[in-house]
Amino acid sequence: MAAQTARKRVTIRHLADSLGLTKGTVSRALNGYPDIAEATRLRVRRQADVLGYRPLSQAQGIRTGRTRSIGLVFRTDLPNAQRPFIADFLAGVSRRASSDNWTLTVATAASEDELIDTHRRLIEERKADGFILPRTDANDARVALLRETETPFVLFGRTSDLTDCAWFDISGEDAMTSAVDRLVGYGHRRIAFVNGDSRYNFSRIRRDAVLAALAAKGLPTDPQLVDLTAMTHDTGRAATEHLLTSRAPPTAIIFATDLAAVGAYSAAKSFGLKIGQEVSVISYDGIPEGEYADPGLTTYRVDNHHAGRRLAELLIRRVRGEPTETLRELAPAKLAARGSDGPPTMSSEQLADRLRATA
Amino acid sequence: MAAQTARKRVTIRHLADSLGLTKGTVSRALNGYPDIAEATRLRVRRQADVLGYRPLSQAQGIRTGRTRSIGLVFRTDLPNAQRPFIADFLAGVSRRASSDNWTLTVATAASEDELIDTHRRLIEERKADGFILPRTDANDARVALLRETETPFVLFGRTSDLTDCAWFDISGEDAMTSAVDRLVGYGHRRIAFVNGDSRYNFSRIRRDAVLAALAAKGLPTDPQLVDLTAMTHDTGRAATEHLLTSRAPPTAIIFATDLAAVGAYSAAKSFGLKIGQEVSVISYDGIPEGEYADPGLTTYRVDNHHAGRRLAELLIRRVRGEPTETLRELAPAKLAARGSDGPPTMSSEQLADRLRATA
DNA sequence: AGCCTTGCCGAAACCGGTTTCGGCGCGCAA
DNA sequence: TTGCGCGCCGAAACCGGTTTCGGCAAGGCT
Repeated sequence: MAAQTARKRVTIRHLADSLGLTKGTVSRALNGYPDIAEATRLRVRRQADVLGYRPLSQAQGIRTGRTRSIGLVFRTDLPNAQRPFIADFLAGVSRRASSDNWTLTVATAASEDELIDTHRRLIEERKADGFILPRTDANDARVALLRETETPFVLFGRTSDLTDCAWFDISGEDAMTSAVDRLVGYGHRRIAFVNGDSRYNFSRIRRDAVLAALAAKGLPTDPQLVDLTAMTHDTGRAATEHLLTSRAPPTAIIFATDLAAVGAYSAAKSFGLKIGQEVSVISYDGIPEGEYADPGLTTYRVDNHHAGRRLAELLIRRVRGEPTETLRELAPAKLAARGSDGPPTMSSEQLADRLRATA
Repeated sequence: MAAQTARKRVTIRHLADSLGLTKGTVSRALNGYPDIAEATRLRVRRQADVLGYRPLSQAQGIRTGRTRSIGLVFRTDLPNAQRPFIADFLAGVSRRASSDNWTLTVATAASEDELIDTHRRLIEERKADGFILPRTDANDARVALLRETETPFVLFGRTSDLTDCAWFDISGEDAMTSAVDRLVGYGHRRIAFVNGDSRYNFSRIRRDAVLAALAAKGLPTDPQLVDLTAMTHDTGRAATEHLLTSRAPPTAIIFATDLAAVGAYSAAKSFGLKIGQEVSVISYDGIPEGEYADPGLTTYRVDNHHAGRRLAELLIRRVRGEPTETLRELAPAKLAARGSDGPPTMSSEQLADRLRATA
């Protein structure tokens, strides 16, 4: 690779000397200043390649304030909803970042306060030029901080006030709409919806979509059927039990998150119900547990690797000065049709009778 | 918090001026140089607190070469064995790191070559003072690189040549020994072992432990029973099917990894066998899928959060110059006894007959 | 021919720290 | 009193880059 003559890092000084130029000239040539002759610029670039010169980002940073680094802070105290998604997501971000010689600074926080403090620390110490904000709240405290300190950021997900925000999101609304259509197409008439925590912005979006889709199909939206929330195995199980033991149980349930949906399997089993037959389940996320559940969980799968790549891309461009208006993307979730949904084998009334019988 | 008089970062210059000292003196006072009067040092420290001064690690780094940053590179191309563990692990590392104002630089690599290149890049650009190496191979290329470049590192897991290595590991040998004892205690006489990939050092360790424990109990170690490997759901399922369809099937199986063990559930179900009764399963890792499997998977759980914390601790001390001899730790895995193991309900012969009948 | 641009580069200051070097002032022994 | 050593700090160089400023030479214009 690099002609490692002196077995030491090659600095801008070496490069300049080897060209008979000064540091300043070399720096300007490499950074695209207009007062450098094109021929010189080329000569410098070539020689930089030959010597394998790579500027020390920290040295650059002390003058420029930027260090080519993406900041990413995860919450660890919330229901383990983010557990499965982290690995793929990190891989995506990292891949895009390193392709431009950027780097990734990761931290975690165990509370809302710590979350803000951590961001603040990273900003103060200039450990990150900008941040990717996963799991955006409807009203996000991080956004306020970053705006105040004029730190670039990109949302993964949308938030209530999107003015001057760059963001990337998966269209939960399209997925929910499609889920309703699919179930109605199977013949389901009584469909329940178990939403995510209302603190998250995506919950509002998905709920609105479900309600609109039900209305569009001329189905009533019984509050009893659409007001539950669950984001974990246990709460998902509880929500399912609650729904199935109601007077008029649904024949199909849409979950806003897979983690809750797998909880439904436990509930169904305890009632002696077969998922995909007596009760249909469709969900959203695409976690591995769903793939290996029995029957496989029909879900709208999120490509977290892709999301990470795009978010890194958007943030880098944002840091480089692009306006937020051009930095917004909505990607679709992809349906993974497996065995957890299908035509209803009995009506709501029959289901209620059957459940009363087993109880 | 800090008296933010000028709403700008407070630099060492501000601090020095406010004390009537020079930059150099302040720096030496803060960094424990012996040629500073103790009274002065105290005065400087106090004032630094008051002003909320925090040195810019990048600025320090350009002179010292160190930047208080831990490097961590994950492989993404291997069987998704590391997926579930990442979140907790990161949280542990990050928590310990931030408590000393260190930071965490994360990257990913999709191949062995990329893995080495990524490490090399991070070293060259001085993005990390040292590395934590997860999933150590029996003969690890990263170790060679880091030795060559004199970069500090800590292994998560052990490797074949441990001279001058700092490391932290979970005692897979104790877990495997305990698993054998437990099964033998239940009355199992024909016990199989499905190991991890032989490229990993832990596989050798766990295998040796199982064989030794079996021998200690006076049980024969049939090569047919202990030579399989699996680290994914599908391969775990295949291995289980292979074992159960052999002439003398085991009544209990020990898996080196949970991911393989949950595959056994699929296999058992297809044979109409109840796990924890006709066939017992014990495993190792503690992934969430195991907890919600039916019956719950008995496993030796690894505390990844703790591992992360300890590894960060060891690496920081290593970077600060502590010799490797004092930086070695072995922690136990904790048994999570659930429903997947118990006394055998039939002998190997009876099991073979039963399987032949259903087939 | 003289003048004013303009293109292009060198020189030097600067960023925020660390580290080396030298010297002042004091106490102590001769 | 002088001499010496030592504790303590200031001054300045340094790390590896970036950015500002100024000046030289070539070219166009009158």
